[in-house]
Amino acid sequence: MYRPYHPPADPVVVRELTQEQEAMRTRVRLLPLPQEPSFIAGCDSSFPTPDTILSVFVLLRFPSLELVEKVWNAAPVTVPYVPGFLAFREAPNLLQTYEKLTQKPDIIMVDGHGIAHPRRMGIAAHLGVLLDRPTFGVAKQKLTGNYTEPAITRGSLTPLTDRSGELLGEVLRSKDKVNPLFVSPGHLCDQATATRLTLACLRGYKLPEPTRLADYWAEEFKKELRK
DNA sequence: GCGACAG
DNA sequence: ATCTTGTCGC
Repeated sequence: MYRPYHPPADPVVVRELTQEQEAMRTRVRLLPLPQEPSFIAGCDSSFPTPDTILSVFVLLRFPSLELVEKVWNAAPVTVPYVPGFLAFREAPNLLQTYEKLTQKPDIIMVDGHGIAHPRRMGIAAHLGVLLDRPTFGVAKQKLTGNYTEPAITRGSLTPLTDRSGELLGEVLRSKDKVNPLFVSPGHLCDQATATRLTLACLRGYKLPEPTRLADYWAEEFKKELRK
């Protein structure tokens, strides 16, 4: 497994963004959803060129998971990727994309972490606060925290915790013998809800349908854009 | 000082 | 994230 090299980030900028995250952090609320969702959304971003970001939102009926709407938006990239600050790079375009949905979801599944973040402000929490809507994160890789590998069978779970033992999220084996996913609440959502909905969105693939379809359409729209 | 590091 | 062929294993 190769480790990515992260170019040194401007310390002044990092300090400013950190303060902004700390301020947003006070607005995060972890609560169970008031009622079962009728619609759930998935979102994802890709980069057709190094300086162009293309985001996608898909809307699915719940619990049937039937795709009812898909929208996209492309914009210039203005911020580099810095671990821990992903939201500042992708959230602006995700917001513009979200506004194109003619029908809004009851909750949004985001590709990335929720509170499983050094300052509890992963992109799912960040987006939730900006939209003031329920969100949770499903990530393919760990950003922070400790965990033990969940059993190899589908549905197995282990806790993701920080040094003090605080629960940051859950590590979920979404399919037999594949690397587990990292599920954590974002905003107006709690761990139980995030995990329950992720499980309810599995259809035989590693990725739950909202993010899997968002991934798929991001790829399709990208091909369309390159023409 | 040495690792770790979402997408 | 992105570039990129074949190949190992269920």
